[in-house]
Amino acid sequence: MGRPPCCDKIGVKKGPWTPEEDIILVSYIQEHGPGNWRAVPTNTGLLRCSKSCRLRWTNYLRPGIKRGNFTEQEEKMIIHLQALLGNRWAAIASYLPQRTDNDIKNYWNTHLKKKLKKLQTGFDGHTKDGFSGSQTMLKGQWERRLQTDIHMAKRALCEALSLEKPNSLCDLKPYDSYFSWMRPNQASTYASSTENISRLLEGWMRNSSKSGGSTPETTQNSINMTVGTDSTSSQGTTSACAANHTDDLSPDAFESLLDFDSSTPDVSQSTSLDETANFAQETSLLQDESKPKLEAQAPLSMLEKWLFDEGMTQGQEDLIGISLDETSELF
DNA sequence: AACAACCTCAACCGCTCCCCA
DNA sequence: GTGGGGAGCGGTTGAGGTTGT
Repeated sequence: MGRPPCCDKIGVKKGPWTPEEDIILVSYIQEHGPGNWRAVPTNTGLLRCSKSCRLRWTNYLRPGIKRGNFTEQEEKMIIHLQALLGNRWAAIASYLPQRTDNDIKNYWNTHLKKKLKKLQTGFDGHTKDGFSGSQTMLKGQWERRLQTDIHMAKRALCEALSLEKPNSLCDLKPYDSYFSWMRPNQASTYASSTENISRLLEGWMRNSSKSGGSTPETTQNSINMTVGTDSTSSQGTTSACAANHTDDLSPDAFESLLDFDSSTPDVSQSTSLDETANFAQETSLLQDESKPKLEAQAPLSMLEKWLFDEGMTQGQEDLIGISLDETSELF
């Protein structure tokens, strides 16, 4: 068909986004909401193609994004979902609301793939009866693990879908929070966005002080939030990056990690964060955008239906104990 | 200290999907 | 029913950072 590119190559800027561009984009989306990306470069004057604007927003500026190290639980979750869904990063990302598909994809490619490969080499030399290729685990073990994986996913889904029946057959504790985003009464991810924006602000402040006020050309984590807001200097009192707080989470703490109600411990800690919170809350975009796909996903997909049906028919089985232990072995 | 090798991740590219006229 | 255009997705790239020699 020979479809023309979404933007002509001439005059379109590429490469890292500058803080100034971020500000322009955020301000625009704050005002108009996400969507209609085609119009964004035209209306903002940004020399970026619409795609680039969308990506910058969804992968970096969008509210509710958690950055920094993945927790062990998140790793496990990704591994399970990857086993079930394949490289459908967007689908996987929908189960980890605070992570972007790009982030998950990168993490898979750079960390988890290696980790699993290393793990698998431990089983080398035992492949038999056609159980071949890169899957060098003992067949029985592999099958058992796969079964466990599927079962865990079923259970998690089952739990998520039977929220109105708290004492129903699905009461697998560690996964209570995994699907908490599906709950109709979940809090908005609004607050998480505050972290995100404040983090940008913090980066901006740090770089400003470091460089004596000169604007770094391509500081990814920097943004001057004075645009479009009643600006108040933060006096550099921002606490440590919110994302970093997740690094030392205990497994128990993870339960609250995905619980949006409690995911913003830092928000009230400083003036600047309050400011950014206000900045965020003054807009409606976050409610609109925070997780539109999640809303759309509420109806069961084929896979989820299948998992749900299976889970229901099987009821509580004996794999529960094994499941967690087995997955723990991976690490 | 200098250089090379390796790693990470933001951003780009190209394709498919989906909606609408 | 069909084609065009926008949005979304997954794979890939490359600049910048880190680690090893």
